[in-house]
Amino acid sequence: MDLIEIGRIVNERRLMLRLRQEDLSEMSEVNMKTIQQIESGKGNPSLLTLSKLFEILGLDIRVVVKQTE
Amino acid sequence: MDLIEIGRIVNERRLMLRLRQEDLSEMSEVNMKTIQQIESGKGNPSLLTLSKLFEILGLDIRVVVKQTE
DNA sequence: GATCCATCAGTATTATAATACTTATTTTGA
DNA sequence: TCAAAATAAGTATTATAATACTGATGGATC
Repeated sequence: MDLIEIGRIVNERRLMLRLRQEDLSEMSEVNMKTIQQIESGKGNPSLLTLSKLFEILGLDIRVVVKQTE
Repeated sequence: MDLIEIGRIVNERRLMLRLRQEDLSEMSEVNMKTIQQIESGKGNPSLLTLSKLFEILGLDIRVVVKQTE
């Protein structure tokens, strides 16, 4: 799970909910440019920023022990 | 999954691997104070910082659709 | 091809995470 | 209980995420 994949998930989930980046920005109180950077895999968000987005997107973070080492 | 819980997981996993904070700091190249703040739930790490730690700790991040809406 | 709409990109500023260093404090073992 | 080891905490500095603002780009519809 890297930054690229997380960006892709945020993008997919936002579209699934029929939200514009601007909508998500207002609802989550995260700047639109920050959202763009995350979605494009160019961002390195803090957990707080990510959880603001996830709250609106109905997503959650799980920490798991890595398989297949 | 909030900052407190992630901190607890990092702490538990580090101890399970018999690592001192200093060891984890050197291996992950994350500052020891940063680790302390994360473990005590007072930090707000970036995904990059977290993934450096998770790499050493053998942990991974999963994004899941939230249940109980 | 003009207009509207959504996304993307540049730049400057602000907020804050991360670091380096030092000094407590707590924990542990002899 | 003393000393050493490990963790925590204070302060200052640096790096960078997040924001605000502006302008550009791409696509669709008329």
